[in-house]
Amino acid sequence: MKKDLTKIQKNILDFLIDQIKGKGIPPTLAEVANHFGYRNRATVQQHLGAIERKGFIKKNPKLSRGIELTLEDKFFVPKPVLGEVAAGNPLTIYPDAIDTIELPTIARMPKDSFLLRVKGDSLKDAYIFNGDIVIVNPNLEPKNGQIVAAVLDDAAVVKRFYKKKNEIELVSENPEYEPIVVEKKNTSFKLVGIVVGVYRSMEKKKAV
Amino acid sequence: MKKDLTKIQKNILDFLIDQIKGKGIPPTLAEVANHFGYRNRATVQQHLGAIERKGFIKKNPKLSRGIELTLEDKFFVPKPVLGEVAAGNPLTIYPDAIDTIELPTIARMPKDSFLLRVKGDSLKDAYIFNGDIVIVNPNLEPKNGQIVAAVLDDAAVVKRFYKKKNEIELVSENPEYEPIVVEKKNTSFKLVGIVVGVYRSMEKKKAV
DNA sequence: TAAATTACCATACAAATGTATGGTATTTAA
DNA sequence: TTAAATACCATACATTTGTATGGTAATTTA
Repeated sequence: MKKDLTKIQKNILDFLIDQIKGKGIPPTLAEVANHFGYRNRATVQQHLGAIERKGFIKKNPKLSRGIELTLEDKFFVPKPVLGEVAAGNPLTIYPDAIDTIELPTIARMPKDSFLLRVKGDSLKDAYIFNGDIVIVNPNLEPKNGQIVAAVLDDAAVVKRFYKKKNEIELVSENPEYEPIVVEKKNTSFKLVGIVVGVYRSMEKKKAV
Repeated sequence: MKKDLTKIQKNILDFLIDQIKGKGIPPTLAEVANHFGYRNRATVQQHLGAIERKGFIKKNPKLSRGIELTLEDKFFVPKPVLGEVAAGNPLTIYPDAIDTIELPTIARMPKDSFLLRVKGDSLKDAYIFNGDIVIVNPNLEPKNGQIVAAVLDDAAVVKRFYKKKNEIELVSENPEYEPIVVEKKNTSFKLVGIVVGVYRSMEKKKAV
């Protein structure tokens, strides 16, 4: 159903997503035109028409800023995360996050938190499951026993955090997974933030 | 810093929040005026001015729909929890809000929906646990297999819903609990709504 | 090769939008 | 009691906005 977008159309859609997710409100035609250097709103108008015909957005006629994204999960930015950025602090995330969590998409949340969708079952004894969304706050100091998100050797993980003398231990709640031990000076390890909440929407079929 | 809002100002702010969080884009002055029955945008204009002066919103001058919430860098909004609901054995529902929790703004609260705190572990195979907050939407028709909140003999339960010929079956996900079977004409049974989301805060000590 | 799509441009226009200004009546605070 | 804030109204205006229409050139598809 959804035909492919041309490169330019894709760029415009990306800008729409960026504005809607980042700034909170969809842009006007003039704003889009301005951003891409078009002298003219009609050009944008026609691009949006094409993007709508291909099923990626929906326009509310006559309504200013009446652009809606028809993407499945509105909380997430459909961008492949290959070194993209999350809220505030730049955070490089990599695609092949193994057993633990996948970061197909990151939502830019207001200010100082962002979301990760959990993939895998390494936290099932902490009641966090495949498909759940964890809310991560990067501005908190982790305490022992808290669940944190971290990047280790180019893979992102969500684990329980324990600080020892010279090392940090990242423990899964699932006994099938071994604890990960990291030396404090290990530079390939970077703490991303603390998981402050878990949210799961039941509206679509549950991923198990 | 932030002075109190008047009742009307509060109503308008609530409407702004509702639109921004719910519909995704802030309303125009005309839309607000229309919603409250004002014949005139200037009235709204002045209310917004007052709300801005009191620090609850920020207006982007000259920009259509240029209303930003300043409180919602907060990312969490306080919501009342209306009662406790048993996942195992039925529990009494309380008339007034028993608590207030900080709900993340990603957790979409459809209009008229409310929160209940789950007690018991009868839904643990559905990944809902003691202490979790469920978001209940009373305006949806339940489909078989969905998780619903219901009142039965003055007690509230959260169970999986199955409609049979003459009866309704409410099933726990925990095999330790027997399914509850209700005849359709049973008047002591009342469906309250459908569970559309689950939220769990990690910030306090975890309830287990 | 012909036809469609894409990617821009320009002009035009009614409706919507934010803002400014001035007015009245009621309620609240000094 | 006087002043300020609140809560509406009305009219006016420059811009902004979405949309319509027509045109040109390049590229893609049939």
